[in-house]
Amino acid sequence: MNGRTLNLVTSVTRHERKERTRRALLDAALGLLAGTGFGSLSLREVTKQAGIVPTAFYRHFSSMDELGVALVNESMRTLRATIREARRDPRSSAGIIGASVRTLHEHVRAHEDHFLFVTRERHGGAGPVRQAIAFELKLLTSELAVDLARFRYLRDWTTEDLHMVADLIVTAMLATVLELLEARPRDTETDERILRTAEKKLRLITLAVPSWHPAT
Amino acid sequence: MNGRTLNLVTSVTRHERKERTRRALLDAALGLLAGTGFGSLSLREVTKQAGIVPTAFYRHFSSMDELGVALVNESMRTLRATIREARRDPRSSAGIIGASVRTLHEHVRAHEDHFLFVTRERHGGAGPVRQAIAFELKLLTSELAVDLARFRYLRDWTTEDLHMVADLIVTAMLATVLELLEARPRDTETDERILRTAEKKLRLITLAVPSWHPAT
DNA sequence: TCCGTAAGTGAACACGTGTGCACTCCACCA
DNA sequence: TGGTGGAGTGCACACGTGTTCACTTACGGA
Repeated sequence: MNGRTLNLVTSVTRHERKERTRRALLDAALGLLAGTGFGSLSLREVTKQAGIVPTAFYRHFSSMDELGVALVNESMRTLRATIREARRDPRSSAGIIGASVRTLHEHVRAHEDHFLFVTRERHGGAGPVRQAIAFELKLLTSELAVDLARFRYLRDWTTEDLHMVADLIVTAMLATVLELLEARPRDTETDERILRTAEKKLRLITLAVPSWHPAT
Repeated sequence: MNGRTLNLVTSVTRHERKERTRRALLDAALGLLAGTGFGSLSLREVTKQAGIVPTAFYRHFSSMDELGVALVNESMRTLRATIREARRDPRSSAGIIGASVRTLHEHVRAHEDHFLFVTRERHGGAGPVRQAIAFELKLLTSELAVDLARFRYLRDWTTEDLHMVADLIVTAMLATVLELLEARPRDTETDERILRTAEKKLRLITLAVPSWHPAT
């Protein structure tokens, strides 16, 4: 091979190696987080789980909080992907609820650790992690509000009211996610029951929309 | 004084002393909990704050978890008191929402630490504390469902649907509590805005009730 | 008055923690 | 081919942790 290709390949390799142990750290933290809150999670534990020595941690993050924020970003990416897929569904507003809930369910089961992390730490600790989550979630609620404005009955609602209902929906759905993650026993039937309830909640909210009077 | 009275008084006093440092421990924990999650809260910190030596802790609780559960019970007592007062309000269903929200607001501001503890630890740690909260909250939701059944339109709903709407309400109100506790800046105007949104959420839910079709 | 009982003390322990420092090693570029 | 920078190591330190044990002290019942 010529120098160019060699450079490229090797450059990728060294970067790749760093990226690999970075991933190992993130995965280790994510794994350990099933057992405790992020606040009581030690740097040494994480590095041990990742297979490196404690001091090597600082080659990737300057503190555990930074690791936490990285985890937030990562988790939010999968949360956004979930919403994007749910929104892309071309069905009528009649079937959109069922489809959305089912999409949510799939994504939750496919990325349990991410969802568990976000929902746990949303109100858990006090550090930068919670702030980051709060910020992202507020952003996400706003996006949902914009989305909602496209529906017929909601077109002439005030933005404040749109935010209100978006917030109600996000809160209800996050509660559903937690129910799914904490469900014991974890069988199909239990999941179905939770999803049915989630659907009902959404249907109840949509039922109210046509009767809503913007005044007051 | 005769022996009887002496016995009683002194007995009370010694009990009282023990109860006093028990309170000091609970208050110390409650105070420190503003800064971190219950999981990362050390026995030594709590005892130092309470003004006793670490080992004396065990005269009152056998572990931090036991202290945590005691805190849950205490907090739940104030939560129940809040609901009891809101329910006792004799107004029509038209004004009941505003009155309930205002009662909630008062109690939240009067017992910030209790509400902060419950809402934070609800999904925070993994220990017996979260389980205790989950249990109490489920109980509370059931009670609300029973209460709801007294309303005209809700009389012939299935219990499952009643639970669903009760759950929706509890979740929305706990979210409101957290908004109040995390509000920056903390002025009357901000509080009013949050309360107005909370009222709207409840009104939206009640609006849906008459159109609800129990089938499916 | 006297004594048991129990709240609170203080020293000690074995361990886990975050971080500093000098180091090896090797992929990479000139 | 030789040299550099950076990922990962190993040792060390100072400190915080939960829990043990023998102890002081004083309240309360006899």
